[in-house]
Amino acid sequence: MKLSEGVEAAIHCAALLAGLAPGKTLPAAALAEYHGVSASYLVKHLNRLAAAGVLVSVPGPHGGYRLGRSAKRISLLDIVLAVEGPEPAFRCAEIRQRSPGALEPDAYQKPCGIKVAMLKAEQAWRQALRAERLADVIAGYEAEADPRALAFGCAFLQRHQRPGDAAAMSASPDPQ
Amino acid sequence: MKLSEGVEAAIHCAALLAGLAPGKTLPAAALAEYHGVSASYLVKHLNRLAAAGVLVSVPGPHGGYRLGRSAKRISLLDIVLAVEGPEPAFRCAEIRQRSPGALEPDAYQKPCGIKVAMLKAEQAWRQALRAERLADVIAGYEAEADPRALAFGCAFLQRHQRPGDAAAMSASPDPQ
DNA sequence: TATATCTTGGATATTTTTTATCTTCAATAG
DNA sequence: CTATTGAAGATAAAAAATATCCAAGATATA
Repeated sequence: MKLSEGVEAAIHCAALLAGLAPGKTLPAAALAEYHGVSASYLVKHLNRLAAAGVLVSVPGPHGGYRLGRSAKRISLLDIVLAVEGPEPAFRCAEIRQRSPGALEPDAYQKPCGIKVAMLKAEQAWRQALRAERLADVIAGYEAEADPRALAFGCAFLQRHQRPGDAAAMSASPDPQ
Repeated sequence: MKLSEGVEAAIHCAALLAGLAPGKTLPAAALAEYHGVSASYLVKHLNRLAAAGVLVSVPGPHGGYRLGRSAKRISLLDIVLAVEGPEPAFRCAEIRQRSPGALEPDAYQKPCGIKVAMLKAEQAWRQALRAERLADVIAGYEAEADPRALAFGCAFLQRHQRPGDAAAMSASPDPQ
């Protein structure tokens, strides 16, 4: 029962990227530096997030990463699933069929009750993650964090942000 | 986001042990054979369950494992926590303090909002697991499973059960 | 004392996670 | 229009965690 460390970094990255001006991007190296994590590892998570549509990656000297849609429409579940993969945490290996008294496979049409119960509980977890939107997390952060930390974040963004792709601005006309 | 493989075996073991007559025990070797898993590895999970009080281990030639309390009072959460440990799946490494612009530690008294949101979702998962009682899972199993599989399970228990410890019978006067 | 069981610790193998290195791509300068 | 540069993307290697197995010790029964 362990979430990979990358999930924490991924969420923090998304939260930071939400502060970018529309269309601008931030390179992976800057994200890694800001969070004090290995850049080569972070890139893997960023790519998965991009593949899932949570982020958009822009190649080239002006490139980097930015959010794929508004922070209001990104849930923590989107991020967790992108990084960890869609498979449920509980994987039923059908050990009920490995018994010495196992029947023919047809006798196990109905799903294993243990699997059903475990997956049902997991749905509750996913539902709760789905309800947590990135925008809300950021709002809470801005309300509670030390003003100096906030200011540093803004300055950092100003310093490292890249123009991104000009065409992208018109394609993502939903700020915040 | 992955539950260790032992969780599935642990739940199946607990479900099988619930079918024992009060006071009787089943050796680890029988549990491993019934589920087609490695005995030496299963023992580690059984011992964790015993340490948590979910199971009781009885040494000696008449020994083996049995439930530590009635199946009604054992939740899937009890089993999952016993096997996986009590730590939450999301472990906040406080990477917000690893930023190049980090402040003194005192500035981070308030908990990280991301951590709070993730732990809140995890509480929903645990709550759902807590609501799933072993007795309910077994009832569902008995209602849906193939009668032949049920019969084999009973016969297997009859064949392999051990007398257990005589003193234990009076100590656990809550059947089912 | 002999046996059947749990208990404990370590050795080994497999998988997953993390880090490092190299290749490809697109924008700009000359 | 080619070369350079700063970035993403892909591949390979190192480290860590997990799963499995094996063997010697402890405990209780007969």
